[in-house]
Amino acid sequence: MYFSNLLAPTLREIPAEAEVVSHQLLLRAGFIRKSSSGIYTYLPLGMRVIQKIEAIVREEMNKAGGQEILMPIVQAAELWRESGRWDVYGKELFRLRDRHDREFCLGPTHEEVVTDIARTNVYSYRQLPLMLYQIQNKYRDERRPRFGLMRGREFIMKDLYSFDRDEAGLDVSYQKMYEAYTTVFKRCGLDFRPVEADSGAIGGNVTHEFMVIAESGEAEIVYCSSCDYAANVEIAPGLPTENPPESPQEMAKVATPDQTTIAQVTEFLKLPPQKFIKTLFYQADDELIVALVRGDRNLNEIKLQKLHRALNLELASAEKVKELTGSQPGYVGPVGLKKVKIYADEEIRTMVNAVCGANEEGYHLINVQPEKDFQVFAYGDLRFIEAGEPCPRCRAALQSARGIEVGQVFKLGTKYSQALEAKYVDENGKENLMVMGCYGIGVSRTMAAAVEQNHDEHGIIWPLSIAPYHVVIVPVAVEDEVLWEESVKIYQELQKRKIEVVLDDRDERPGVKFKDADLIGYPIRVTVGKKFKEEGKVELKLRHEKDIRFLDDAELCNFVEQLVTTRCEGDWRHVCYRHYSSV
RNA sequence: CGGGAUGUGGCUCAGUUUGGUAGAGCGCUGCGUUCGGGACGCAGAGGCCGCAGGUUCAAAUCCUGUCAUCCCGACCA
Repeated sequence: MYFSNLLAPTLREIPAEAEVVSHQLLLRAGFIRKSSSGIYTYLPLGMRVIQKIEAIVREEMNKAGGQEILMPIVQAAELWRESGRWDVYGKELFRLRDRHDREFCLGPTHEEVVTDIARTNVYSYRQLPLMLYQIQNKYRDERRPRFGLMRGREFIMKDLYSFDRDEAGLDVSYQKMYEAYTTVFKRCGLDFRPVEADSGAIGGNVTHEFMVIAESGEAEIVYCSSCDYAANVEIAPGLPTENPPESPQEMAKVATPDQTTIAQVTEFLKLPPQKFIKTLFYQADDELIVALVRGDRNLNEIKLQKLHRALNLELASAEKVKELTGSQPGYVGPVGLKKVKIYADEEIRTMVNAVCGANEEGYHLINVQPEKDFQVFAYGDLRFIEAGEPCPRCRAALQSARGIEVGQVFKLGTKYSQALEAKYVDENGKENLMVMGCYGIGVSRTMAAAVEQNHDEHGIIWPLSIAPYHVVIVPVAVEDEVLWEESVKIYQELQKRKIEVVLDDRDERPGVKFKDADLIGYPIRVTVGKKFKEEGKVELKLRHEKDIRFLDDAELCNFVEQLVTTRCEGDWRHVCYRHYSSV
């Protein structure tokens, strides 16, 4: 490809709308353009990266036994009503009506459609196990799209669904997918980690998320420094720490005027935050509930939701709190509360002489004893775990990091096969429900994650395996016939060897072309300049390295071919620059 | 959905307080000089100032409404 024919509109300045690096660079380097909020066009360079990622995904899915299909984006409401999700999915679901006023939605995921395919076309155990997948646009009307491709309303996703005859079969399929995902992300050159995670609204119990480690990630994960435990903080279990024993004192009310936060009261009463009971009120479906965690901890709503078995959970309004306690947030506590279920974190159980709000504005209670001064409905693990805490598996200290979720594997079980009656007949002639799993990879998000992880102040640094082109050739002066002819010669030779190459044929000053090359992030740059005239050598520079090397054209082509083949097809473990910085 | 902010040429922004016939830099077109890290000169093209009402002799500027975009929060496979 000659650069002059390529639609790659690079920008010198950072578009005002872009916040995170991947969004800024993908816009500046001419890979994407916004169409409307959270919805993007992939320009030629962006499209090529998408295709590279898709190709890797396809290969690994096929290798694992997946069969590719293509399901509709527009899906009938009827099918969604059958699974029960039409009413529970909420506003995230893009809904529309056709001219006959029939209801449809744009698929945010395809469990319904694929289960419908399975139930109408699979009848016998002889047809199982079955793995079907597609790479398709998905639609979610996010309340707040942001970070460019990382959280869009329209995005590209690979979703695979497995159908097995029983749980044991599902375990096998799940394991295959887990391994395939590991390979996919390794091949994409990403530094990632599979973590144990929450299964959320999609259902099921066992699930892992594949997290690309990046500061800008929306998720927080903890991982063990000595064993291979890693989990999303949403579900990482907190081991209760023992509160130091002391002799219980008599409960008393103290005045704490204008002290409404734990930090303020801590300072005011000269007591550490571990002595406090943090009291939170939640609207759980139709019920108001109370949750208690120690003053130095943060409540994990997902854990509370599970403990109470709530479908919906949100912080109660100040009015509701006042109605129940007669006071307002800042001065509330569990003592004297009637007719509400009080849930408490395990750490509350052993607290002695605790401090909490008095349910009276301007006052707190000290020397409060759980179980004596108030009754807890149920104890459980309700807090967020923090870095430095013991690993739930081996007790070594946990570390924390931020991650971008690029993939997730679920064991669904029979949730959808039951709702939609997807059954098969076994060898005894008996009907059974198919046992399902679902497995997603955010293809467009993976592209953004790769940029988040591989860039510098000049631009993107694509891993070879997913780069839009492998090589850019920069003739220092295109009107210099000697340099031009040499450039074309290398261009043709590389193409002959199946190397994807751009020839920057623009009549621009070299600086402009170097800047664009760095911004776009071609892994390999070949410069044809004065050294060729003097010594017959051309210059090779790898985007992720500082130094340059001079080679004659034959050596250069061999070198490039070698590099591209080994990194894209062979030992792709070395595509991750973070771990393997030298050639 | 709450809070905040912003909409002016392709991009980044000034002009709005104090109403008076629309600006800069970059990019784009042509010519010339340059040519190893975003050159320079000259000459050009390109904008009903988000949209709709209103006030006024006069509105990018003031008022009302509306739409869009971004940020924070809540929410989220």
